Amino acid sequence: MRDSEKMIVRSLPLFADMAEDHLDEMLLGSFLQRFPATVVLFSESDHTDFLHVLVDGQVELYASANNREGTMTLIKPVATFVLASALTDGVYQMSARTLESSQILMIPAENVRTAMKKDRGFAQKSVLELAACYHGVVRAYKNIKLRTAVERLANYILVQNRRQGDTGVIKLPIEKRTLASMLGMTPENLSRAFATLKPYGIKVDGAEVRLEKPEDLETLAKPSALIDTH
Amino acid sequence: MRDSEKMIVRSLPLFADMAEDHLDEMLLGSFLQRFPATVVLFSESDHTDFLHVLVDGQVELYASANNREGTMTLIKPVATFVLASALTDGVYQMSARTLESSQILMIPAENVRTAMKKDRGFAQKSVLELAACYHGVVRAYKNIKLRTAVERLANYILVQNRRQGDTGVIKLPIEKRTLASMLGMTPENLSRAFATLKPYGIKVDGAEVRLEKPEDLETLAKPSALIDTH
DNA sequence: CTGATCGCTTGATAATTGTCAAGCCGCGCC
DNA sequence: GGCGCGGCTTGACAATTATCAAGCGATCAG
Repeated sequence: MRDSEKMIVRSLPLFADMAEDHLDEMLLGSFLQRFPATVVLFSESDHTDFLHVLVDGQVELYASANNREGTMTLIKPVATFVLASALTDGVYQMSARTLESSQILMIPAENVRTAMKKDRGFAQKSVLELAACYHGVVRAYKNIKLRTAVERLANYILVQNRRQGDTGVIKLPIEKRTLASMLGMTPENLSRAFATLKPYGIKVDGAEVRLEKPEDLETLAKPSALIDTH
Repeated sequence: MRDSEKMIVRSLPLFADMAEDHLDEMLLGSFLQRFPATVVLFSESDHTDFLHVLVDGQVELYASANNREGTMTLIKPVATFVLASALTDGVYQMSARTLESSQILMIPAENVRTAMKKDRGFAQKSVLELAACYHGVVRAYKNIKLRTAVERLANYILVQNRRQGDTGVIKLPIEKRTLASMLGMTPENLSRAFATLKPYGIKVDGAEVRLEKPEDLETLAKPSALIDTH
């Protein structure tokens, strides 16, 4: 555990208030590792051995049942993932794989639980982090339960447009098949959903999506602050 | 705030470790109220003024978007709800209504946040409670994303059968239309889903569901511990 | 350059799910 | 009892979504 790695951890709100010695103690036995793309980090039924911190790259959390598979969420640096599982000392509940070459700091879950008991500041921040994660899944759940596939795509485009500076031109940050899985549809259906949005001013060229009539798209998307805002 | 009400709160794991004076302080300004059936307690876009404790009755948490509405989860006594929202001091994110006449203890959200800062034991338990809620929504999200409507119903029946003592006869604890909404389908579709399960030994008579070939139903349902176990 | 692979798209078709309309049935009320 | 209401069911149909198959085009190794 180098000092630079400790700095990365410290920069996260979750660990910002943690006492120095508690932080040092927690990081004992932690290690930073680089994984190539498309590597499975853990399976949903595995026991949670580590809290993960994505330092660089991109990670997909997904789930499987029957013979189906679906993306639960995407992790972008710098962020922790599977905190809830690490704290409850159970299984991961979601599987994870790298989407690109990624650097991940792995902190023994037991250390995290110890730190939670010892450190008030960390416990406080954990509460806020978990509440935020909870509301994140609640939003995803609403999204899939109350919207059609085309509406989900339309809202995704609107959110991306805002995030990328309201320029009317966005670059899809992930492959289309991953996007399809995240939006709860097949890749074939995503293609058709894009085609459906053509009359609403959507033009697609590879990973570039052009938004020529944002207002029209909004009438279709009916965006909701309680689903689309973070 | 009577002593009996304090006992109810104390009996919940979430508040079990809380210091006596912190508990008393938190309960200042709390009140127990009885609501008739079908009353909206709050709307998802309302600011979170209270942490709720369902003492008696039954409450539905639901969400709306477009012109659609869907059940998020059902609360049964004795349990708290909207803890995450109370702690983050934002909006409720979900709407709530009583399904039957219900008794609810309402604790000012600000008191809860104060208690969280002051009381280590409460902070610890909050972390565990939030992690459990998080995994609950994750399971619901997997359920709807990876299963068809008929599969969701089949798994619901299997879970209820286990909960009600593996007798092969279950009594639906909620109206069918509420069940339909919880399982993410229309009432019409639920009727048809029950009909589809007939060849798998399911017989429905009002709120009573008979399960004559549990093994056959399992082959269809393909239950998963990571979705169906609590 | 050539061939192979992979992601994406498109078409045809099927399965799933929702909508609208009508009717049934149990229950409470007068 | 008779009536009306609400929840549930059923049928016919439409919309949505998935599946299977084929082909396109970019990329990359030989």
